[in-house]
Amino acid sequence: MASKAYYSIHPKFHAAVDCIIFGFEEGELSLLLLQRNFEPAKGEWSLAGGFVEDGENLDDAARRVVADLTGLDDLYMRQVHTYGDVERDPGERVLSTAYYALVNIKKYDRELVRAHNAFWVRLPEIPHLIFDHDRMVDDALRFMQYQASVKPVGINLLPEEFTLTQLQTLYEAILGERIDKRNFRKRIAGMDYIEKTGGIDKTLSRKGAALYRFNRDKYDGNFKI
Amino acid sequence: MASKAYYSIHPKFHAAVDCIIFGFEEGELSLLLLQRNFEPAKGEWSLAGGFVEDGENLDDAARRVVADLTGLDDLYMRQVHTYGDVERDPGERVLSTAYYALVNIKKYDRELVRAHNAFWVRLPEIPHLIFDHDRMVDDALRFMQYQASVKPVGINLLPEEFTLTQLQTLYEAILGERIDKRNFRKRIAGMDYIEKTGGIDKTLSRKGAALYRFNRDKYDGNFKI
DNA sequence: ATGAAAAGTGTTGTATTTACACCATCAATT
DNA sequence: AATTGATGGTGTAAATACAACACTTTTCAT
Repeated sequence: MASKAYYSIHPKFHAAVDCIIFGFEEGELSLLLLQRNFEPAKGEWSLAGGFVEDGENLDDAARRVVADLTGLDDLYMRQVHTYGDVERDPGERVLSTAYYALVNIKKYDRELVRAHNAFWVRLPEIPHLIFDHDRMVDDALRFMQYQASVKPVGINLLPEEFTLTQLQTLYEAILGERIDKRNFRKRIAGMDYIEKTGGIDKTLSRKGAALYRFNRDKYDGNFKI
Repeated sequence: MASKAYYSIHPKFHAAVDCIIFGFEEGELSLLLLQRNFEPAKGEWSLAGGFVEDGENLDDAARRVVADLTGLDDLYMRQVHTYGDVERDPGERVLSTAYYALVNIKKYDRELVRAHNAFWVRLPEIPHLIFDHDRMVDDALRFMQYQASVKPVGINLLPEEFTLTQLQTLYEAILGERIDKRNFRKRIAGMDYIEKTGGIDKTLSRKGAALYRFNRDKYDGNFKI
């Protein structure tokens, strides 16, 4: 059988990536959503998505979509699932791979976001989204929560140096539940890759809070899952 | 912007599914591999794969690939990851979604398997596979092991009624490690959805071993992750 | 009767996880 | 100078989960 024929008898499809972009602010997670100003589904809310282009692999496509929208490229990004229902996009058949990203909401480019008709929406206030994007968000959130329980997902949402209270607030936002302060700090103390910098943050308390940083070199040793 | 144009300026790609089909026999897991008798990579070993067709969603495509090869359609199957590197298939660009499946090796159709030039290979003896299939197997195995630690993956590899020794042997094969018999049975005893049938199996021991079955109704209540 | 082969059964120690409440610090205010 | 308020920081005890470990029971075949 000739090589060309082997491929050509099969159909081709558009390939998309849809990105569940989480940001963190004031103790709450937000999701970056776009109000579409183009068809199909003009006027409705959707995730940040885009088509995979020639010469670009899936992960790169996802990074490009997030970078185009936020100006950020130093982010934690992970593939969640690929959605392939025949009717999922009513326009044409599109297979879409979902990625979730965690971005530092302090660093993103507000102008870029505005120019794309995009908005940060707090998790509890997320509207209905087009196509199967609601399900994508559900899946991504569950996946991220699982990952956060097993590795230090989300530290890039914090400033370079952060207090333990900030870290705890972040984890409470990600996991969607309160955590006991003493137990949390005990657990962190056992992670040698989260280390005291010696600095003190006085912006939030009179007493001042010790600053910590994430040490990637120490972490990469302890690889888990 | 016209709807047609919105899609048509973007490229299309072949979409494939590759299936990591695990079978279980004599206390060991095997993987169903094909020796390709067609180009590209004729003569080399590969996973069972196929192209997604029009009108067929991803999960269905994976089920079809496994059914075509084994004759089995009652199986546990789960999407693992989508591989999208530009050069992953040297022939043309193909995005491939990996699924893993667990099949009852007692039930599969040997003729179908033989007709496809396919072979069961024990896990430790897996040869080098084409493209990125080695990585797919690694990922699928890790994923399956994680899942097996948290839900009753693989019970469909056993007969309808099974002994606890059979179940333990299965889990040892999946997890790749020995399990203490007493601890294992304690854990199973805590799962109300694995219930004694009252039957006794005498084929393997003089004393006879109690038979159990998986109760799906009871399980679907205890949904976890 | 006895030997072989698999089934079945409890306890103890260790590690992990959870629950829980008070004192320390320091700037701003009085 | 004393008080207040807001946040940072700390330890212990109970409960639970997990890991290690060895012997007895049954019954068929000899």
